[in-house]
Parts: sequence; structure tokens; C-alpha cells
Amino acid sequence: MQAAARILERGGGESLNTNQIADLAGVSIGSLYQYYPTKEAILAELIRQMRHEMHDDMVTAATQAAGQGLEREVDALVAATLRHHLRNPKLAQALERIEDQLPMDAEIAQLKQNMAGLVVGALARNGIADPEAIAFDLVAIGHGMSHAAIAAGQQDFDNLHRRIRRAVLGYLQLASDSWSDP
Amino acid sequence: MQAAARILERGGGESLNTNQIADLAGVSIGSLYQYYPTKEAILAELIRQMRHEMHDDMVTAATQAAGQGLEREVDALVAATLRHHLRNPKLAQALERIEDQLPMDAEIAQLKQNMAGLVVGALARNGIADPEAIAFDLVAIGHGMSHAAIAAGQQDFDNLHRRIRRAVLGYLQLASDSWSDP
Amino acid sequence: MQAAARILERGGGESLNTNQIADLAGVSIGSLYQYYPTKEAILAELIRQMRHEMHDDMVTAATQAAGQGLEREVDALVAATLRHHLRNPKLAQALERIEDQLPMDAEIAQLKQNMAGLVVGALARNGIADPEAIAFDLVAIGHGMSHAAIAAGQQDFDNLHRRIRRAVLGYLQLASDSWSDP
Amino acid sequence: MQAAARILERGGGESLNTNQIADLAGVSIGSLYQYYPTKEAILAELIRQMRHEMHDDMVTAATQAAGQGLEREVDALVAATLRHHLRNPKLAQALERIEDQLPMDAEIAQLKQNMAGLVVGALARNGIADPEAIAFDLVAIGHGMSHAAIAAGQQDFDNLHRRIRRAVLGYLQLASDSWSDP
DNA sequence: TATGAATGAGTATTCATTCAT
DNA sequence: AATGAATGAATACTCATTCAT
Repeated sequence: MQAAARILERGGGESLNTNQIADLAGVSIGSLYQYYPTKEAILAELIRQMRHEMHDDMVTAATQAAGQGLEREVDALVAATLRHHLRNPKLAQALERIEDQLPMDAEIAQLKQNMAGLVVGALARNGIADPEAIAFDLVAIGHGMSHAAIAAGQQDFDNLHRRIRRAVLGYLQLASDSWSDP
Repeated sequence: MQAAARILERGGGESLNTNQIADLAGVSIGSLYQYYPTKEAILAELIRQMRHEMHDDMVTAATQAAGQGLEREVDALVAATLRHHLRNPKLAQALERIEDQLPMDAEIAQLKQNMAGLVVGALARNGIADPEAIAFDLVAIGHGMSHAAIAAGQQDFDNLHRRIRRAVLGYLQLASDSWSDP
Repeated sequence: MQAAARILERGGGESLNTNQIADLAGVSIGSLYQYYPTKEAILAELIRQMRHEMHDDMVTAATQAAGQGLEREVDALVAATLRHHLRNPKLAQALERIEDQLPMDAEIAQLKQNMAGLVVGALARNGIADPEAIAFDLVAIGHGMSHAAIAAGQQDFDNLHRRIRRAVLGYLQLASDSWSDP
Repeated sequence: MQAAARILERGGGESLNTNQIADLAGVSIGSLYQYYPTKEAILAELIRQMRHEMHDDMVTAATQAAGQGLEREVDALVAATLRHHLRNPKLAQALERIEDQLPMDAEIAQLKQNMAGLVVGALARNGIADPEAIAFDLVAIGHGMSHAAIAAGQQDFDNLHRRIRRAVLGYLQLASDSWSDP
């Protein structure tokens, strides 16, 4: 059913209407509303799924990189979010736009908390002072760069990854060439 | 007329309708449509103005900082964009959201080109390699950090300025404490 | 099954929908529609039951009071209808509203005929001229007063009973104090 | 515009939908909504008008009959309401049904207060004890009888008037033949 | 016989745009 | 040139009813 996320990929937020979703899903509006009480609920569910995927990917990345030092830990998290954004750039972009026009869902807020927590943890474990504030900025940097790259149509994952790594490590005052790619 | 940007500040995007604009502007919708053929045209004009202001501020900043070295030149541009965003955070945010849901206007594209050119120039003049790519990322970083800070309700200009400077100089592999504030 | 009259008590008319009825009755809508062809049929059945109860109560009352004189006979009928209305005021009110928005059902019409006949009989047996017309008005008076009282939230059966008796006997040009309460 | 009350006469409450109103009024729905913000507002306005007419008629009647004695005063009020109901029986009926399914409008409540006050006043001026309670019942009696008569298709104003007068005066323990028609 | 998922016509309401005055 | 009443397509959502399992 959420395969009607296709509409978001193509048309972006404002072209999304319930009849269209139902049509494209091959269902009647009546049926659509048997599963979701509101248009908002449909969107919220879409976002929830997206955030869950992202969250799980980040947890996996953090777990695997645990104890390998600040650079590798942070980089694993960057790679995870980046992979997520590039899997379906248009959809990810559209959902994010919708997300901050919607009343904040508790479950989503929790996921975001946890994701931020992973970054904060990596920083704290490696002796970085004021890890919350730093994490906030690192996330913002990664986000901003991904957004710009996607909007500009850049698709080269490795290239973008390298640039974000450079920005992140630069913000942390670490030379990015002090270690080599996995 | 476009002083009806006030609506965007308060309601953000979805609450914006042409009758409201006309009312608040003290004009009839009839007249509004005599000057602008569509709603999109009104929004495009609003964005155009915003971009013009920003452009002019950046040109001024670039001119004043010219020849003072990479750090100072880049920092002046960062400060200019930041000042712009913080002057009216809600409006800036709303306009940006609208901007990338709208078909790209040629004039606006040109302004953005020019602004990017200012950064490219500063980098090139100071011997930075691949200045276009670097400029692209620096703009994205500043943008992402401003956006996140504003969305989180942070209002402290100096603090945010310091953090963006750190990110930008970090990306350029320059220690941000190698020089002091003006 | 029609115990789903509960919905009418709570929500009154407009909140009544077939799925809700089926749910509350612990049956599937499919089954509901195996017994009743339309929503109207369900409502008609509900009304039929209510009218049957009322009818039977009135017959009992009329039988018991038979031969005790006009006042007592008429009063017994008044008491019966009043008891009926006050047993479940909201439901009675709701059903009556529905009843006169529905095409007149033959069976219900018959019951009403019979009930009116009881009043007519009491009047006729006691030598009242034009008993049909008088009965019509007496029923209308009782009905109107009950309706108003219930709508105003009055719950005191005895008080209301006394007032209706006064109205009815007054209409019959009989002093209501010519006899005392049972 | 409110000439779309025609729909209520023919079809009763549930057949009333905004598109139909607009059609029958020869206007587009858009225009309809320029004058009334909600369907409820349209209905409320219709009711308000009806109540205003009724109110004014009753005030006139009360004024003209003032000081002519209880029977004549009360009778004048009865005649006024009756005239009102018989002017357009179906509409009056429909509006009343709608009225008590709608959140009580302050203005309408005031009018009803005033109308009740006219009856209370007539009773009080003529030395009737507990005039509020008596007025309540008299109104209920008149209402109930009109409703029943209209539902039964009776159109004879004078006949109905005589019967209601008999009921009302009977309730007041006054013989209705103690005075003759004007 | 019972189920309940599916249907889709119908409803109130909004809003960009037009055009007679 | 200015006005603002009028337009009507579009939108989210409801609910009586059907029918394959």
C-alpha cells in the first residue's frame, strides 16, 4: 500500500491526494480509509517507515564500528545516513519536507532521539567535549550537504561520502587523511 | 505589495492564499491579478526579492573583505548569509521551502550563480584548488547548519556564526583559532 | 440484535450508521444485511418494536381501568404512554424523530390506529361526543407535553403526570380535582 | 437566497445538501460559501428568520390584546403561533426538527425567551400563580396540537384554533364558552 | 450461513482565477 | 485601472451496500 510512495518520488508533496494514492495502489478510496484514518496518517506512516529503516541502518553501522576510534565510528554513521538518502533521493527529500510540516509524532521523535544518541555516544566515548552540541552540528552538516548534492542531481556516493567525511572531521579538527578508506 | 510576505512568517506555506495576500496588501484580488498572472508568479517575485537582497549583501561583504585573506573573506560571506537568515528566520525558511517546489526561475538561478561565484572567487584568489566544488560544499554546510539551528529555535547569532566558521574552516583544513574576531 | 438501539440513546439519529450497529450487536455487517435489506428496514423494525411495547402497555392499562369512569380510564392511558416515554427518554425521542422522517409503515400505522382506538373507546363508552376528534387532540396534548418536558430535562414522573392529567381533563371540561390519586 | 428553504418544504432535513441549495438558488457553491461560512450557518440563518417573524407576530398580538383579560390575551398568542405554523407547515416542521439537532444559537435562545416571556406576562398580569410553569405547559400543548394536526394534513385554521383554545383554557380551568370569538 | 474487505457515489468546503461593472 | 462577486474544479472523508470466500 505504501507503494504509493511512488507519487511522492514523481510529484512531490503538493501533488499527493488521497484519490490518487488509492488509484495508484489499485484500491478504492473507501479501502484506503479502512486502513488509514487520515491523509496525515498515511504520510506519518510513510515517514515512520523511512525513519525506522534509517534508524536500524544507523544502529547496525554504530555496532559494527564500535571501538574502532572516533573517525571510523563517525564515518560509519555518516555512510549509513548517506546510503539511506541516496537509495531514493526524491522520496527521502519529499518525506523530509512533509515531516516538518506535520505535527511531531511521538514515535518518530523517539527514533530521532535514538539516532542523535548514536552520534553523541560515539563522540562521548572518544572524549569529545560537549558531545550533544557537536552532534547537532555534525548532523546538520551531513544533512545540508546531502540535500544540496541531491538537489543538484549528484549521484556519486563515494564522492559525496568523501566530502561529508572531510567536513565532519574538519569540524572535529581532525585531518581527514590521517587514515585510509575501508 | 509583497509586504504580504507577512503571511508566510506567521502561517508558513500552506496557509498562504491569494485572497489573503490581497486583503493584507490592501488591494483587491482583481488588482493583484493585474500585476501578477498567477499565484506562482507572486511567490516567484517574493523569492526573487529575497535573493536580490541576499545577493547584494553578499556582494557588499565580499567587496569589503576583498584581499584580507581566505579566512576573513570566507567569513564575511558566511556572516552575510547568516545575517540574512536570522533577520527573519520563519520567512526565510518558508521561502526556501517554496523555492525548491517551484520550477527554477532563470533570474533566480542567475543570482544564485553570482553568489556562488563570490565564494568561488574568494577561494580561487587564495589558491584553493577546485574552487567550484569546494564552494558548493561550503554553501551547503552553511545552509544546513543555519536551517537546523533555526528549526531548533536557536537565536544566538554569534554562537551560530562561530560554529559555522569552525565548520567552514575545518572543511578547508584551516584551524579556526589561527585568527581572531574583528 | 436491535439492542443496538443503545446507539440511538447515546448519539441520537445522525450518529447512527450500519457498521456501528453491527459492531455493537456483535454481528458482521454481512449478517446484518442478511436479516434486514436496508438501513431503513432496521430503523422501521426498531420503531415497530417500540410501538408494539407501547401498544401492549396501553391495552393492559385500558383493560385494567375499564369501567372505572372516564377520568380513570383516560388517566390510565396517559400514565401508560408517559411511563413508556420516561423509561428511555432519549431513545423514545430519537425514534419518534426518525419515525416521522420515514415512509409510513403499514404495521406501525395499524398499531397507532389501535392505540387511538383505545382512547376513542374510553371516550365513547363514557358518552363523549365526537370521540375520534377528541382522542386525536388528547393524544397530541400528551405527546406535546411529554416531548417538551423530556427535552427540558424534566424527570419527575408524578409531576408531569399530574400536569398532563390536568391538561387532558381540562380539555374534556372536567375539573381535575374531582377525584384523587390512586 | 434563503428562498432555498423550498428544499426543506419538499424534502425535509436529510435531503438538504449545499450543492442543491446553490443550484436551486441559481448560484455556484463558491458564491453560497461567500455568504455563509457553513451549512450549519445557512440553517441557523433560516431558523433565525423564522423565529424573528414568529417573535414579531407574537409581540404584535400581545400588544393588541393587552389588558383585554386572560382569555383574550392568551388566545391572541395562540392565534399568532398557529398562523405562523400554518403559513408554511412543512417548512416550519422541518426547521423545528433541525433546530433541536443544532447547537443552541444565542440569538435564537433570546427570541425564545422573549416569546415565553409574553405568555408568562399575560398569565402574571392576570393573577395566575406560578406563571413560568404554566406557560411552559401551554406552549407545549399548543405546539403538540399544531404538530399533530399538520402531520395529519389538517389545514383548517379556525377549527384547529378552536381546539387549541379549548385545551389551553381547559388547562387554565376556564370554560372556553365564557366568551365569544372576535 | 456468516464474514468483513471492498466499493464508490455523495458531502461539505476551499481557493486560484475570471470578468462584468 | 480597480473592484470584488462569482465560479467550479478539486479535495478529504463517510457510509450504505455488495459479494467473494
